[in-house]
Amino acid sequence: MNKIELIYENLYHMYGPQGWWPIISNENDRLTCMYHPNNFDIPKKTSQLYEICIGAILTQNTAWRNVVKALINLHQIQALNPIKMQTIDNDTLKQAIRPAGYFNQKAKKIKQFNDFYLQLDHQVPSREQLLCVWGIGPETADSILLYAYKQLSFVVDTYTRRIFLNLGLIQADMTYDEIKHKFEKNLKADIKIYQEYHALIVHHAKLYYQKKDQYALDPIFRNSCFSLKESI
DNA sequence: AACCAGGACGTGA
DNA sequence: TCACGTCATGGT
Repeated sequence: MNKIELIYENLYHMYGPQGWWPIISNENDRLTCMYHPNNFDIPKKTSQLYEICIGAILTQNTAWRNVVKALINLHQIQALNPIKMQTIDNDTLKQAIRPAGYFNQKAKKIKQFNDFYLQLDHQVPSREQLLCVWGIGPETADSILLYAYKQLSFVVDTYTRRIFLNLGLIQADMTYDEIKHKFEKNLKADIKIYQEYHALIVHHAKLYYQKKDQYALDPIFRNSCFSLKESI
């Protein structure tokens, strides 16, 4: 087993399945965003697929709890629907997504993505197509591909950089695509592993990679700092 | 009360 | 290419 796989096994053993991407659901007469660690048949409906896409845009550089507020607002006005989204005016959209921050930019991004989405007509988009949409960068594109369309595309975020730089498995000057390729090269071609790995990275980073002085406390780092780094 | 969140874009060098 | 400023609300 290579180191990338080994770390995945460690994380999975520590935290268990994460059940990304969280989906809006009715929990005892109250709207919330739910993870689904025991159900890999999501998105089940195209409405959920669409919701994941919008959530991926809203969560750009934003805490997920604030995205949930925005998603629920959108749900309340029936706007989590590409046809309705097309007709909704910008001010209403901005007001709904306000809690997620950057509402001027994100409203534009959502509108642009919505045009693209309708034009797709239920086909699976390519990564190149997604990257052509204004407001969709590499991470958002990969999140949409992996979690909405279940395509084998590894997601790299700032947490991934922090953790694996600290573990000595990547270099600071590596590009997004280089890091992405390193993970894809070392992992089994398995959607579940790709989905869980990124989610586990985010969860782990929230515990040990918020501040620099925490990095050394990472149990994976503590266990491996004498073995992993030396054998690169 | 600064600081940062599951980034992306525009600009100037 | 690339480093840097900008976008904005809500937690600690």
